[in-house]
Amino acid sequence: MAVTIKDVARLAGVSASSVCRTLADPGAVLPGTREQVEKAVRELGYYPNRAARGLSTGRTGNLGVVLPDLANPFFASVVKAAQTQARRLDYAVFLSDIDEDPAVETMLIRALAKQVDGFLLCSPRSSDDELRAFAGHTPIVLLNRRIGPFPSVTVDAADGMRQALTHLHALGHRRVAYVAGPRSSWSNRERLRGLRSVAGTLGVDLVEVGNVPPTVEGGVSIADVVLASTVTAVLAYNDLTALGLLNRFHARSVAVPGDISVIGFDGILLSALVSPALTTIAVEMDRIGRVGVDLLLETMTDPGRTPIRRVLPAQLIVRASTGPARPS
Amino acid sequence: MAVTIKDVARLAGVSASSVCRTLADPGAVLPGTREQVEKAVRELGYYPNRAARGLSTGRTGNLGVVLPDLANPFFASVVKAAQTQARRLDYAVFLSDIDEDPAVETMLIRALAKQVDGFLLCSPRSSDDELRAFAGHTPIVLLNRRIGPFPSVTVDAADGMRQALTHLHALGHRRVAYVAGPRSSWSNRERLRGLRSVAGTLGVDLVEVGNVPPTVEGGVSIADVVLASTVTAVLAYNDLTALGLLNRFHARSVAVPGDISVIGFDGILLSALVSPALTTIAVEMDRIGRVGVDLLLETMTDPGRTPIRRVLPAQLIVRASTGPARPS
DNA sequence: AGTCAGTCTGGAACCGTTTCCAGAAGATTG
DNA sequence: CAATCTTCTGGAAACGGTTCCAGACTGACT
Repeated sequence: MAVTIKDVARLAGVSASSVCRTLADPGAVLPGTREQVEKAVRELGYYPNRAARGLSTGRTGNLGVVLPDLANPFFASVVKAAQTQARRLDYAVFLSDIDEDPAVETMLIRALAKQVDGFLLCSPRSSDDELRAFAGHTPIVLLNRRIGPFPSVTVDAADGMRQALTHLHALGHRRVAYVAGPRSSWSNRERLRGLRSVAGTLGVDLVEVGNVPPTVEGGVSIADVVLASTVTAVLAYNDLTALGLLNRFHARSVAVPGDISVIGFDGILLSALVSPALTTIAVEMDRIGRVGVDLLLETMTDPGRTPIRRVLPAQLIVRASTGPARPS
Repeated sequence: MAVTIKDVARLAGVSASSVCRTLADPGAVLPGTREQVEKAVRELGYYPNRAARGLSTGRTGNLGVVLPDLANPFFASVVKAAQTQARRLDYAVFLSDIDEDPAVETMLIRALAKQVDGFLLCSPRSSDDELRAFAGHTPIVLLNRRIGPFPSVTVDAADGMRQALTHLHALGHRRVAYVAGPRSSWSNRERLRGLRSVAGTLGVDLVEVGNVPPTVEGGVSIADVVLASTVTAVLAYNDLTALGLLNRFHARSVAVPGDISVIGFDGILLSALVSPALTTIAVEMDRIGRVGVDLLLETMTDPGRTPIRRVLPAQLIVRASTGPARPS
């Protein structure tokens, strides 16, 4: 059925070894044989079986990308960029959406481990120990999480939060809510940590509500709690949650930013399209994916090196969802 | 480094064949050996190498999913559902985003063909002939495209368009624009076809503008052309394009639906969140992905059967972006 | 006790590719 | 012209599994 290297060898009148050599390094073979082989390859439409190649070389040419939720445009953008970069470097991508379930994450990583040369783990929900266990077998790069011995790509959330809270403070806000994302999310802890620190510095009261799922529904479900907390502004774990807040506020005729200001996180396309347009802390989503792949490939070629931990900047984008604090 | 079946065999004091048998069919082996093997598997944390297994069995346990643009929430939802269903049936998913480029599509399919048991092609941009050529090697299921001999999952776009145009007609609209998507898109042709037919029946003037990329930017870029065409309503190829229109209309202070009504297609989450909330022709995105995987697996197990072509319903969701026609 | 069927097992071949090794040419040198 | 060195080639082993085949053992039946 499928055409193999032997078919090519037979048609070209050479051995399989020579076909292999021609493909790997055309210079290592006489011009005559090379032509024969190339002709046969064209005629049969031969494409090497990468799985079989992986068996002998130990390199599969595959990367695994694991993420919590593809329906979140943030992850979609990251994985799109990762995929594109991987293809450019001649790698194929295994995709696993774990639906926010750490157990699924563990299972999938184990099942896929032998089929990939490395993993890109986006916002992994597993424990540090579990991650260390995986890393024993396969190189991994963490996105949106920074722990001990792993290469990682993260965002300077503390600085983003500083920009956001400074912005709110300048507008007169003194009591601000943070809608927390998943408890198992490192980003969530990091954002909260940065926020607490700068809130202390600026003398802003910080009210923490949540945790909620990092989705629109999560935002909708917590909106009334936010309103009940008598704040004049709210920072959401991410844009989706912020959009949920906006939606519920609108339904309850709470004016944004008249009654309450709202800030998101991520800078997904959508945030610019709603109205009021969402003020948000934007990150370079494609760069996260692209740099993640680059880092992973470096880690694969040189596993011994000290892990690189890239921290990308966050940038507050002021739009229409923030305004002066309502006098209390 | 990695633990193989031989390591397990050695530790359990049996042959590799017995380990294999234990894993494939525990009943085919004496309870004693089974215990030994299972103990060894646990102790070593053995996981079979699926690529190697694929070599001997001819089944890889992988599916390939190819799509034009992961940044489009429609495709993200479809592939998420497909991935989930695939995992449930113990398949892993290769993901390829081709960035709307037919050449990339062809290349990727060929490169991946040997590593997957079948392909799910979402809105493939290749020509019919190319698709037929692929199908010779590997089972494929088409999503959002219906041609000759292939199993497919599509949406009843004509009926969706009928609902939408009837809705507009009832509101008094007699001159309506359609913003066309990519020329290579089957869905686009299909939507246009349905629209023309029902426009004829209802006596509605149909103005076709475009083609534009199926993105927000596409919508933004064509908005002024739409306005210049003196229509009272516009149907967009998809929700993203419609959102682009809304955005540009807002920027030019064109009231929606006061001056012009807007209808999208797909029913992505985002369409409900913008304001005015978008009237749209919604399709069951996860069902497309799920049914696609089911169909693909059926095709794989029984390649000879007559291809099933599932057509899923489309449902007009009336929201705030449509209203009575402005008297001309 | 001897035959037979039925279970269970290990060895070997195979999947498609790469890579090592040895050998056969051809080119180069003394 | 023989000896050496290169260059190129085919055969064989290996990668990690699966599966066929034949043999060893068990137990039942005559």
